[in-house]
Amino acid sequence: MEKSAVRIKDIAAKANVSVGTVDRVLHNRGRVSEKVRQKVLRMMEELDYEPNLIARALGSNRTYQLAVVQPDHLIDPYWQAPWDGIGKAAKELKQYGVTVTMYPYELTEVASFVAQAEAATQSAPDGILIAPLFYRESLAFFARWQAESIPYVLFNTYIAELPALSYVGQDSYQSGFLAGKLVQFGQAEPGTYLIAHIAEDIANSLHVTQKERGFRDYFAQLPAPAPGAPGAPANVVSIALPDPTDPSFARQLNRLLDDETVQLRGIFVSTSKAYEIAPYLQAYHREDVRLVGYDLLEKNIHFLHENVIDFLINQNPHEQGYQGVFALADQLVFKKEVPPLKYLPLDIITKENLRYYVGE
Amino acid sequence: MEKSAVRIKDIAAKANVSVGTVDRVLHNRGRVSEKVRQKVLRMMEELDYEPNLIARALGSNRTYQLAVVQPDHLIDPYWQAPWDGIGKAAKELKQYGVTVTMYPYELTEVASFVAQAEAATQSAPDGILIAPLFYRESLAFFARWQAESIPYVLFNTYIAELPALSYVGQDSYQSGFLAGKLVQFGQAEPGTYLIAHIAEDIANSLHVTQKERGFRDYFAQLPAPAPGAPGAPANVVSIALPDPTDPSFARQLNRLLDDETVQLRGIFVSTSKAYEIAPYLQAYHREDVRLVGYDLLEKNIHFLHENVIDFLINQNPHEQGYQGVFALADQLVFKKEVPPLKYLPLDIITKENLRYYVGE
DNA sequence: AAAGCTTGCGTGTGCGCACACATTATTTTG
DNA sequence: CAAAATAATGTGTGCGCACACGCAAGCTTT
Repeated sequence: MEKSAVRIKDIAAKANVSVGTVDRVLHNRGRVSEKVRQKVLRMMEELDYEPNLIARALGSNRTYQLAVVQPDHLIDPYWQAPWDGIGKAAKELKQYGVTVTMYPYELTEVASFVAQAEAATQSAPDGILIAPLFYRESLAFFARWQAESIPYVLFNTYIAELPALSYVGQDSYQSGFLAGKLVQFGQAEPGTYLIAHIAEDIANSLHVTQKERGFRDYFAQLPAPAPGAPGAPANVVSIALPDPTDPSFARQLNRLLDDETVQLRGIFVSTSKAYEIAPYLQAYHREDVRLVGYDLLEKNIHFLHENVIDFLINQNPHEQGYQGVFALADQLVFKKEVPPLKYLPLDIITKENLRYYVGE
Repeated sequence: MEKSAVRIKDIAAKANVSVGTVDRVLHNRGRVSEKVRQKVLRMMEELDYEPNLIARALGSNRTYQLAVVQPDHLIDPYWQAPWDGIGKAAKELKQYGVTVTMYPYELTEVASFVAQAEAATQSAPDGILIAPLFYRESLAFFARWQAESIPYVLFNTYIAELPALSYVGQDSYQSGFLAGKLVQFGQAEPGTYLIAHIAEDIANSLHVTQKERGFRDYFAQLPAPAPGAPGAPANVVSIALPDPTDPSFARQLNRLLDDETVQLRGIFVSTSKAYEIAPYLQAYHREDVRLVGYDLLEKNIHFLHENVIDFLINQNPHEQGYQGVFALADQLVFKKEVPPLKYLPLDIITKENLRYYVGE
């Protein structure tokens, strides 16, 4: 393949300067005459120099503090997976002098979010990874970090207003689109398809509305039924349900399932809480209603095995955490280019392929 | 989190010996009295020493030669992806002194396989990654490598006879099982489901028969139709087709599609060549026949977009190559434990989530 | 014009480890 | 019992790089 890698020393020799000078142009530390600078750069080109990252990490005692702001994994089980992914990345990057500090906030408390984001900012980290569940409150922090030129990476929720270093997560729109396919595929008869939002502040949560748009667009683009064939086009309705402990949650669901005028074909739950809907379908013996949701939570998996949930879309939370941290490390430690958008795959999970996705 | 990492030097100090002695017990180079040895080991325990791999890679000039034996990527497009994955791994590991040499063989030529495996062996590598498509011929090589204690990793095709360091790839049985689900899901009416093997030497290719077993078992475990409900249980038939250039390929397919006594519901192609079947379905306008196959080849993707192929199962060839190389590196370079079985997920691909899987 | 700056370079040390080599203790041998 | 052999341990160098420092020459100051 290649000859033994070229070193700073080789460039120095070729350019008739010392290694110190090469180092200076390499890191733009100034104190080099333009003439020499150009010469060194030319030599680096010619020899196709690539710094030895191993040696670099060893030689520099530079350390990087990363702050992670995400919901507490002890409160909501979904957040265990990104937490683990972040931990894994932290372990691998420890040798490169990277330290990761967590700032967990309470999923539903704006104040907690603000407090932890503030704490993270105060710690003056070299980079920030954040799951910005609260749209409005996030923007102010983005602005501050931008002003202080602290690179920050978004995950789980995409906010495009201020340009972050990178976003790691799913394409919410396409994710809803896919959900449409999964809920409708193979069902020839016309009928109603439901998209259910559970305990979501829709107005302050962009990606949920994107999922709904995708879902609706899937049905909109379906070919019209053949002329003469039975059936009107599919009917899509959306419903915003409260927290499942709220009595109106059960009331609304029961009313829906009791209503014999709607031909319910499928339900798409826009969050990881499909397991809250599943018991109702089971109670009503509605095996004919397709149920699609998100994420491989234990309770979801249970209903997947019971054939109540038909498909789960895996949001790859583990990867989101892992790659989120690595995006920062790539930027800071390895000086690599970081793509501004890293869409994780929309894994389709059924009972049959589940086992290869859990516990990665 | 943790204090600054402990170094050899720290252990040496704590045990009242020199770093050289610690180094000797660390690498089992002998020349250390048992008493001191135990003491040093105890100190390492106490301080929870973990070697700094960065420094290790730098300090030792040790290099590792890896040999990869896989089908030529220029002949069959499927093999491009593992090739790329291997290349990516090679690039990342280069700094750790790992060099990867490819020994491509001709997919269908046993002699070529043997010749390249022989060449790889002759090069006396430190580790071998191999896609052992030819069952019988592989065994002899495994035995030799075992005798010479060269660690070898299998990918793509699992052979359990001799214990390799690791296998990276899919669970073929479950993969067939999943294919059954995909081909049947949502189809209430009874009928015939076909599993098609294209140009495969089934007798000498274990994983194809495993796929078929899984496929058949899926239908066997389906709940029997409700009493009084219409329909006999699904009928599964298998067919071994020759190379598509062979005139009998077209003849057999045409006969099958012309036969009006079979209610064909779906076809599962056990290899990546679903695109060879798709044109026939298209010509016969059999949109009702579900088609499921493997891998994101350009031609398959084409028919996925045309709605002729309904699902593709992604074998993750890129990951197979990447992780295969890393399994060897983990063993040799990083002295990590390597799991003997690394099942890659069975990704379900549709038109809607395709884009996030191509070009990873 | 002497004392400061600034610029443009070279030198030296250390990061944690591997490994060759030097040195000192302990046996073995003639 | 001294000499030789061997076992046990210590020392030193280099891997490629970052970074602090040193040093000379030209340039301002007052």
